[in-house]
Amino acid sequence: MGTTQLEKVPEPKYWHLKTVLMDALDSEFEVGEILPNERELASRFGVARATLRQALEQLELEGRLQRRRGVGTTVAPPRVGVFVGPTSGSWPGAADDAWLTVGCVEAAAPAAVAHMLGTGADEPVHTVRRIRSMGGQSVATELLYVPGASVPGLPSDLTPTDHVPAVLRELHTLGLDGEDRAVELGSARAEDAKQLDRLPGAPVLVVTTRYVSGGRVTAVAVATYRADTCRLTFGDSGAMEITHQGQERHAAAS
Amino acid sequence: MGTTQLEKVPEPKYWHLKTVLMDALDSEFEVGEILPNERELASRFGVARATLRQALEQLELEGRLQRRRGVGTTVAPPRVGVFVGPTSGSWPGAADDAWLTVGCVEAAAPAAVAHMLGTGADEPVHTVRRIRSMGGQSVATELLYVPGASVPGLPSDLTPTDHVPAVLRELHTLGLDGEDRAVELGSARAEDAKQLDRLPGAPVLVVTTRYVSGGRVTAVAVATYRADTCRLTFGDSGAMEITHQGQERHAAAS
DNA sequence: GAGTGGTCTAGACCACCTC
DNA sequence: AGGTGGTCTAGACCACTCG
Repeated sequence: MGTTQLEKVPEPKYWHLKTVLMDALDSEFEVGEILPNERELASRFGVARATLRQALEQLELEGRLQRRRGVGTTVAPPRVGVFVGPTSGSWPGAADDAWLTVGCVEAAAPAAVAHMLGTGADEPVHTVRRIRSMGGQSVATELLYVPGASVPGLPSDLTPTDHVPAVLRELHTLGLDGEDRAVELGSARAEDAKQLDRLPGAPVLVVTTRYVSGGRVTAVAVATYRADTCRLTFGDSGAMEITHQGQERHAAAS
Repeated sequence: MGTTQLEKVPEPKYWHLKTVLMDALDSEFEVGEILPNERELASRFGVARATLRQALEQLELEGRLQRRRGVGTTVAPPRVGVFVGPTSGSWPGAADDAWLTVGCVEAAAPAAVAHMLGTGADEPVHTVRRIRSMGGQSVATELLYVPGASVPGLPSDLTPTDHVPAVLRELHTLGLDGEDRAVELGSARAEDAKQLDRLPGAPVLVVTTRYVSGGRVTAVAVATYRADTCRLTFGDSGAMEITHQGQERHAAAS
């Protein structure tokens, strides 16, 4: 008797809290507006701050909120669509490239990358760090790995300034047979996090691109996109004429 | 004097804990092995259980651990690569399709989907739920939305058993101009979570596919992949001959 | 029933930003 | 200096799985 509902599974507080906040965001808040602080919200909903934070964390994960230490929690704009590929037959560093080179070192690649390139685990490769921005803020960082064997024509005496353009120029002299990509979830390493203006451990979408030339993988790019603000788009023949803009809210995030 | 390190930024405990655990996973544990329980681990490392859990959460997000209530925490196998596209010129439900239909309803699509389809917000559309499995476990669920206007030849009197095949058969009679996709991070809704054997709110990769035919978007699929166990792969011309297997550990996930 | 991970609490202190 | 979110603690109870 008396049981008003026959819910087999009692909904966790933070889950219910999340839906309540989502509705409030849709109806009562504008993009960019700042929310009351966490202590205030927690007491207003009658829960502990940790519980409230669990709800906020999920909303941030879904791109609905943006939280910044020392500042506050604001309503996030819709995720921006960033075009990832395929860009048939164009090497990184082409004229229409969306990336900006910010540095370059010659170092051993991570084991997984070395394996894809077929190089030795400790063999130094050209490593170019690049950044991709949209609308004034950085959305991704990338490490592009090019083994020396892929650019045999490269002069040996290069100033750091000349280094990157030279490597890319050598790449462009090669035919590009194709590229393939993999997308997975990761958490931002300290260095990436700093360049993306996020805390270490923030959720990111990791895009690994293999560039194939002459039947071999000649370069590998590992790009790290902010998962909270980005929606990765993959275009295809025929479909591109229809723009993908104006999509205000996505179906399956929550 | 006594400061052994000159770290400007004191590393959070859970962050350090995570790296320690990662090293331990690499060197001292086998895939599938179960770890000591959380209370045990917390006291062993001299931290509160909540702090330990913060580290475990990140490792699970990165696909290194698998936690199951009532069972324990186990070392996860490497993520499986699931091919997503492009599958040029093939509608969902083709013979080589990786999906299994599990249900079908006729209901109003979410606002974002209705917008992409160009249908009214409350207009019912055919909604097919499908599941994708790999290696015996479900890795994704999908909702395929097909507005009635896209399949005008569909008979009106259909038993539920005949419904799905009929809808897909009608689709296949149309030419497919192309498809494009978007990938973003989301959290599993209750229904999806259940079919993926995860808890609600688990991180998922949401793949939205638009099928274009005759200059119009004739169908939209929203697929929800387990982010912890999946790596989405996008193939391309020329590159496919090189297999992408045997990649034991990925570079940028932490 | 025993043991596991999941949720929740009520505090405390810290790092960061802005005024 | 004061306010924000980020980290951390030491508990408690619940939901689930399994023998």
